[in-house]
Amino acid sequence: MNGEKCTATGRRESRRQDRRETIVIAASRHFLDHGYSGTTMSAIAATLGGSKGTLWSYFPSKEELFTAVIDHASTAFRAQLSEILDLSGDLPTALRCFSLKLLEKVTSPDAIALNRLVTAEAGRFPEAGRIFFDRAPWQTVVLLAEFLSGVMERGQLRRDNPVEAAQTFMHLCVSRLQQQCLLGLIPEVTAGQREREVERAVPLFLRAYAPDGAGGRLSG
Amino acid sequence: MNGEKCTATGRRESRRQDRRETIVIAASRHFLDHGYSGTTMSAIAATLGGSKGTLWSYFPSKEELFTAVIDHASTAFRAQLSEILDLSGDLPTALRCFSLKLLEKVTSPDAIALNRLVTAEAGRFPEAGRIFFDRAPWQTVVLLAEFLSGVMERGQLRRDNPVEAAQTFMHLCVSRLQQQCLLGLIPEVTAGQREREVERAVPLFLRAYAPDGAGGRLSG
DNA sequence: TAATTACCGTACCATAGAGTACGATTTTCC
DNA sequence: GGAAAATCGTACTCTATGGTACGGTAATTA
Repeated sequence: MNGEKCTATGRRESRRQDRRETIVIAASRHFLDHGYSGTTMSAIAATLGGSKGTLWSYFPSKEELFTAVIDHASTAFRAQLSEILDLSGDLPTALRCFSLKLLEKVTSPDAIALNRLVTAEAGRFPEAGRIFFDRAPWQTVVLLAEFLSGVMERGQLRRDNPVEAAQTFMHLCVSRLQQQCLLGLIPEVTAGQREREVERAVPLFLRAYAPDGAGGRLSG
Repeated sequence: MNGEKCTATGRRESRRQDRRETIVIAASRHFLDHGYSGTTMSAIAATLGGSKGTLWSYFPSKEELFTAVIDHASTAFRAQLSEILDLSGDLPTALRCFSLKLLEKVTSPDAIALNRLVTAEAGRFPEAGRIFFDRAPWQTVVLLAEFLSGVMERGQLRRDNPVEAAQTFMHLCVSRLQQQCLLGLIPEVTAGQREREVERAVPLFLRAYAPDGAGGRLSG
């Protein structure tokens, strides 16, 4: 059919895919835990149990393995975010629910480590930043923007660019705690901190985007 | 007087201070440009022109030099921010002026590089994150919070925790473009982008913190 | 079953870079 | 002017690590 021999090349090809993913996952752990230069190919090979030759037969260089890891981790991160937006209930409840889940994901140790990793290497690996952004934050923005667009349509929020509104809301929720985590000022975020942050951000957002002429009246 | 021989130890001590600063500045360039592990002590020594022994006589290890660099760069960064808050004019103007200058600083290549550096190494150098935060962002928050506190006092803004309000305002202004820069999605920020961002953030902030019962009436 | 392909183990290479040693030279202090 | 401290230049050690080579072995395919 294609240039390949056949689509069902059998066990060989399938095993190769599995093995590749195993390698990427093991490598992810190392890169997330120790950063780019703190990760050694030898250590990854040791974790895998196999030999170094095998590792190099899958990824001919550390760079390629790294971008594969970013790709994989970003995709995995996005997958977790799919079921985040629950449209039932009223607007403040939906926003609170959404932002709480978002905060959980974003401040998790792995997410922080991924963010650090991508940010740190964005200079050397420009495509890593792009891959991460497209897969993780941007997907979430799009999701939320669609929701907000409908809400604006129904007059529950002032009409405005829904994508910008979505970004604003996300940064309003996330930036403060995320900064603290990224700088290592707090080792781990508690549920209480997250809730407090949500209770600060959601009302602010609702005020800022209240329909014109709504005055101080805000539901929730 | 103290444990030292004298306060005016003369040229020797003064030269030593100068030399130390020269080293830190040269090292800053390297660390900001190439990250922690991408920077080599030998390269710094080469830049300085002197010998490696001299470099080690000032900083006994790469780690110590690194924290000195973070300290110095953060302090320099904060110094630039001192004259940022111009209280003349009405509230929206003051906020616009402030946020525009803040954005300029924060999205400058050096600031982005510093942020990347600190974030990346915050795991290995916990104190680096702390030093940076205390010197740079926090100082700005405190400055702005004092200003906002007065504004709230005069009833121009709704009464609320001024520190949280300051942080909210700063993240509202900065987070979007800063994220783009940190991820390497845009090489350099234009004046137009900054202005657009300010025109988005300031009205949002004013709505969110409008005095109770002020309805849709906002000055500016 | 025979050929191919993947994998293992291990030893190895080349380079880089942090940190040291040391004698010669300059600068500062008294 | 002479002692003391700082600096210089250079050569060196030691370790880490990305990447290679290669012969033997297990799995897959035809």
